[in-house]
Amino acid sequence: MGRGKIQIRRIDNSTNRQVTFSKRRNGLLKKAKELAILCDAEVGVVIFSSTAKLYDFASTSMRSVIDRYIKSKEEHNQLGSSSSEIKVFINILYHYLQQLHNLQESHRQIMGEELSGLTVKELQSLENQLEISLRGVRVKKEQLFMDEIQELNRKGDIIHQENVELYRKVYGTKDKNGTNRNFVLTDGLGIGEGDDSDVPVNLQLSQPQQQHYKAPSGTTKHGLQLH
Amino acid sequence: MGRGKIQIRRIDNSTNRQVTFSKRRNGLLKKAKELAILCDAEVGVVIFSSTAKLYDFASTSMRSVIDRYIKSKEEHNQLGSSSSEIKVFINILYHYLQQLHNLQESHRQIMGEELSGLTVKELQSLENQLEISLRGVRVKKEQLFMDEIQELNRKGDIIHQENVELYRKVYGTKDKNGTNRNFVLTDGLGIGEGDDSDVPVNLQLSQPQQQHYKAPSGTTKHGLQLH
DNA sequence: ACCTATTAATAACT
DNA sequence: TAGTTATTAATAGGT
Repeated sequence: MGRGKIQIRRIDNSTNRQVTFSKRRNGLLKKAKELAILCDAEVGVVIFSSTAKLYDFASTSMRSVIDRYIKSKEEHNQLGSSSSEIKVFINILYHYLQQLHNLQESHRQIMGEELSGLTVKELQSLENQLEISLRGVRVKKEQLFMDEIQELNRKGDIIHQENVELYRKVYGTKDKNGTNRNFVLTDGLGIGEGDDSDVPVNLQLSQPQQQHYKAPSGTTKHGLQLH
Repeated sequence: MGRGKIQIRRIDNSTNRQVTFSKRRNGLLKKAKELAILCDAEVGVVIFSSTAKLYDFASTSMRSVIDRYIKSKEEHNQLGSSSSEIKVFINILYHYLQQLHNLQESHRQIMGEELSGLTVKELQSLENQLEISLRGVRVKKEQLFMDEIQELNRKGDIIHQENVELYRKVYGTKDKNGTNRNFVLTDGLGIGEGDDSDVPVNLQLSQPQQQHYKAPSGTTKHGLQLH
């Protein structure tokens, strides 16, 4: 993927090797980061240049990756049997506590509870995010409304048809167009049948589950605190 | 570099995410190998899938890479060793994991990423919450703007006063009201001095920190899964 | 560092 | 899970 194809073997020219190292190193780190984000994976990369310089990336922390790697290799995942693995657990716990802490912080910010430490730029960014979210929610909600309306409409049509049949059975086959009867016969539900104007719709929608959007339950402390 | 461009953020569709993971994982490992060969570097890559499966590559051996990494970082962590209370830690960890899980779920919902499972009522509730949040953010932002403007205004007044003094020193004490001078003398900043009309204000505000609102970093699994 | 012709990677589809 | 292909992304060689 360059001006020419190259063989995968040590680049002899030192300058060339250095330049390629720099480029490909960045490429590798970038791709590692992308993989972690795209696929929700935990990724760690360690690179030592030929001059022993260290470059690394870890989607979480290198500590976490290495601990997990070692653990994964040790194969004996018998919880309760291992002896002095407490440190590892403390590290993992600490790691999650930090994530929890971060999440709670941003959650508070989003909920508009903790805005005092933010700059104008950050507030602007938050506002934009909220607007995007709001739009998304509204679109989704309208879609659900439309689905529900269509469904009701469909059912209305069916009932309407049934009524027509019943009417026919009661009053005979004549007077199909019902010009002078006082029989109550709804005409579908009047929605989605040519008249698509924005008439306010007031429907009692079915709610399979009545559970509202639920804010996460508050965090209880277990005697461990961050910072 | 596919049939379409994608944003680098968690792939929602699970199947898609799995496929992409497989492809990109291979790509990453291949590139790691090439870098090591081409540039004579020591490279180690560790990848844990979201299902906690391990994939890795090391140009030499992972042991070597990790040892060298640790040596290079000169890690010194003392976490006073405790007894074999691992189960207690696991319980605590599990507890926090649940909270983290809940928070992440609601966070995704708020960010408009995971709306598919919600009812109309839930969406309505979310929309209301977002509107409240948005209002809060806007109020806070405007307040910051006003503070900044007042501050600039105050500084402007001071400078204005200084200019008056300087003018006096240059041209003498007469003509205090400056009726017929062509000396450029700004009149404060023209804000908050009686004329409070909604004139568009275009100010370069100071930004102590340029960090935008940052979503919490993605969570990786530690081999422990919630339901 | 920057540029761009080419190759390599890969997203969507089968 | 494994191909195919249209596109995008990475990068080799050059300035």
